[in-house]
Amino acid sequence: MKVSKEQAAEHHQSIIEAAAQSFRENGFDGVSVSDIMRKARLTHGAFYGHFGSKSALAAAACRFAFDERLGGWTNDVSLSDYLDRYVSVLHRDKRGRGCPMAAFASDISRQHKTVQKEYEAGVSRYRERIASWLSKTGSNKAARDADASTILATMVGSIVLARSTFSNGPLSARILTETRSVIASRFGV
Amino acid sequence: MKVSKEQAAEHHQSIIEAAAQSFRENGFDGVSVSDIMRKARLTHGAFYGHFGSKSALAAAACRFAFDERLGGWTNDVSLSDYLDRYVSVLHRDKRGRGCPMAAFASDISRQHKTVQKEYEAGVSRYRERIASWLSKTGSNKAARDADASTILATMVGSIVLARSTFSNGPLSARILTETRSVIASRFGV
DNA sequence: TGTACATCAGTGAACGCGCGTTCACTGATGTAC
DNA sequence: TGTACATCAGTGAACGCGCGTTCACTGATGTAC
Repeated sequence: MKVSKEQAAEHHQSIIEAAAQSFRENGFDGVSVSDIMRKARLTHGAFYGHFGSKSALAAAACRFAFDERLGGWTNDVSLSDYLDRYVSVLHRDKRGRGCPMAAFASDISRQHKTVQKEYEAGVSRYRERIASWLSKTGSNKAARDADASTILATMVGSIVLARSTFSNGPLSARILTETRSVIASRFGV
Repeated sequence: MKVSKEQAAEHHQSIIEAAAQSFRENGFDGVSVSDIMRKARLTHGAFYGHFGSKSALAAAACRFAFDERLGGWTNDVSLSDYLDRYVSVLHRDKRGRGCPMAAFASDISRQHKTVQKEYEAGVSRYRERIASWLSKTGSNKAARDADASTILATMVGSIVLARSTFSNGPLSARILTETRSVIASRFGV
């Protein structure tokens, strides 16, 4: 049955949000179109009225996840505070709403080019965001850029490793606390 | 047709090696049992004579990949040399023979518990290996352990990000060179 | 050492299943008069 | 403002396909005599 344009637009957004969460939790191939549509409280047949393919949704969901995460990093949150939030047990356990860089880490290179492009754009934005915070320190641009790449790699790596050693609780939590404190002591943030 | 015990043992090993490479290249769910058996030059029907399930093979392949990588890190290779090899374009492009931590990063948490256990054991071994190299510096054990976790996270994160920004060649290579140089300047290795 | 036969590694057809995608249909929306 | 009808978002059955797994069969191996 037809539905108002406003309703349809809401449904479209619901599909993207359901996908952004489920894909991060279970991977692109670990969630079916039917799963996503059920989560958005629609039937699977309606899907192709909203997106041309599952890949097209994956690209939209990837972009949405980056926007959501980077949008949540407002200007009043210092790099140090953001790192406290990022390199944490809470973030490790909130995969579905967590960082897409970590959630899609090894999955992304098998996805359609359009999904990869969204991911790349997100990585760049993250990197620039960190570099811009570092510019408040006095060091030269090249050194700041290099630090930004390294801090970014460390953030992503720490969450990835903490998640994959999850069933060994002590090791998993230890990777996070150790990593956070070393970033503080070696990089001053 | 039956085959000698030696032949069968060789086949068993071929299956593990084919799986270790293909799984790292295309992910656990991106490779079928038939794909692996074809690569090992057998037919898919023979598979269940060698392994109880695809998961059982995944666990064996994961263990093999870690053994291979850590075995390749002989005692005459310094941590600094190992980092040169690890944080490199060559490693980024050799997924099939590269580090399983990076290759399975986001996949592993969706795998069977037995596969996860092998991964966790591998992460621990890597961490200890790095900590043992750092013990040649004078610092105390807690500081060394923390540095080891952080260096490990940075290594894995740099390869993961470099691989997922692959189609943006300059950014991808830049992440690697910047990360490698910052580890040298901030950690002295 | 030579023969007879039980063993069992490997073969390939077949299975049930869930996937991404398509499509004829439904009925509320929203427009033309 | 009220009526008649074209539009089109959503439904649910159906599709072809590849997957993991099973199984009756084959024929070389390797053992018993």
